[in-house]
Amino acid sequence: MMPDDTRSRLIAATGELFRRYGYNGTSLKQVTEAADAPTGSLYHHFPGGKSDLAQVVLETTGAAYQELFELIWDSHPDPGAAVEAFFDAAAEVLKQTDFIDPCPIGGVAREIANSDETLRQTADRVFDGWISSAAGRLRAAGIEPDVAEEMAVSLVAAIEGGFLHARTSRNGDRLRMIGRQQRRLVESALTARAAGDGRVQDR
Amino acid sequence: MMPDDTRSRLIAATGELFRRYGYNGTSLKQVTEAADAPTGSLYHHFPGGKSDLAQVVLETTGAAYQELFELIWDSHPDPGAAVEAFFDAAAEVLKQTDFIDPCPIGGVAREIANSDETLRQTADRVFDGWISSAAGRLRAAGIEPDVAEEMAVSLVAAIEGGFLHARTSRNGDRLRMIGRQQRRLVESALTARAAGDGRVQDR
DNA sequence: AGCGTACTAGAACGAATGCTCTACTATCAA
DNA sequence: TTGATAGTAGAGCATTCGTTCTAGTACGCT
Repeated sequence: MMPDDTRSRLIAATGELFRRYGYNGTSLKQVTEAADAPTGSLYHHFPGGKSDLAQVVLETTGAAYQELFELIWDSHPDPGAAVEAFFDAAAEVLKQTDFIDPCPIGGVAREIANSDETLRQTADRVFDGWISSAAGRLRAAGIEPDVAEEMAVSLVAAIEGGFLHARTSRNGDRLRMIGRQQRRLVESALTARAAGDGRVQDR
Repeated sequence: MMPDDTRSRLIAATGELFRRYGYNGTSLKQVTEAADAPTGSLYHHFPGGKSDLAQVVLETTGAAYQELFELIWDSHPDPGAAVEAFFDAAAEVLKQTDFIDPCPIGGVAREIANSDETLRQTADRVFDGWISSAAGRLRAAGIEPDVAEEMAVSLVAAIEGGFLHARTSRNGDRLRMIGRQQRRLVESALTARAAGDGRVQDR
């Protein structure tokens, strides 16, 4: 868990608020109140103000999610099952948290992509890390590098798209559906490889 | 094209600003300036203020996209090709517009899902329409209803997720990758049907 | 002890926010 | 002409925004 000093409380509170209201929808007053910290402390720990704080939030939660991905991959020998498990777990979390966004990064990234270049780059780096991680796992499962990369991109996009849909429909079912489709995608690549040693030659 | 009266200019300007800066990132002053309309006119046409205006924007662009979907389906006899074509077209548009969000709905929906219930429901309805439309096309191509529904959800989520990634990375390639994967998904369902059970012969 | 750094504390600032309000103009009907 | 309605016009409202500023406290160093 995260330490309980002021700085960490600010990061945690900001992350949670971003997930509910986004970047522009979250005021620093809300942040300082939720973290029970004065404005002075905020600007001491994050001299760059709001966007500085947001940057750290994105990096922190980005790393946390990466760790979660790895954990789920590790606990499922079958990659298709791992993929579906992740979506199912997310759907469950959504339901239990009254459909608060599970991930501040996607929402914030889409909001600020045209107004805060440094923040945009940070979000980009985080997504890149996720994609590399997923691509590595898919390659390890025996999928060809090019296909694995493409599939990893598809996977991360499906996750973010799924969060959006679960949130707007206030229903986890769509997230589960998307998970099943992504699983199909992974498994069809795996059987293609098993049948033709890398290249698809018959069907 | 849209008529040039004040009300339409307000809708168009708001849509464009939402695509760049999102809901909370767009001020009504920006809107009235971009539309060259006074505040009084805004509140005359949209008595509910900002969220009222946003609602109309979501509905309008939602309908426009639905029409675009249908158009692309119509001009491609092969459903897999239609899917990929849509993603490729989106990637091209993104590039040409300096990676402004092609769709205000996804971004706005994610922003306000926890703060504006009516707006959330509007976005939900729009997505529902898209999904129904896509599911209908997939069923018409011969995919079983349950699978078609699930695939349609996956498709719309992939589109929104793809927009996010293209925007964040300032690169259309990922959107194209996602499109290829979605095409694979559609085609694997079609070949499964052709190879498999009962009603095989209609083509 | 005294000094310096790290951090807390919150009042205050100018700029901006969404929105209300009154005044004015254009158009059509009676 | 008169009156009603639709729409334009923008000054002004209270509130909130992100940020700055000064003052004070806690704590390790020499």
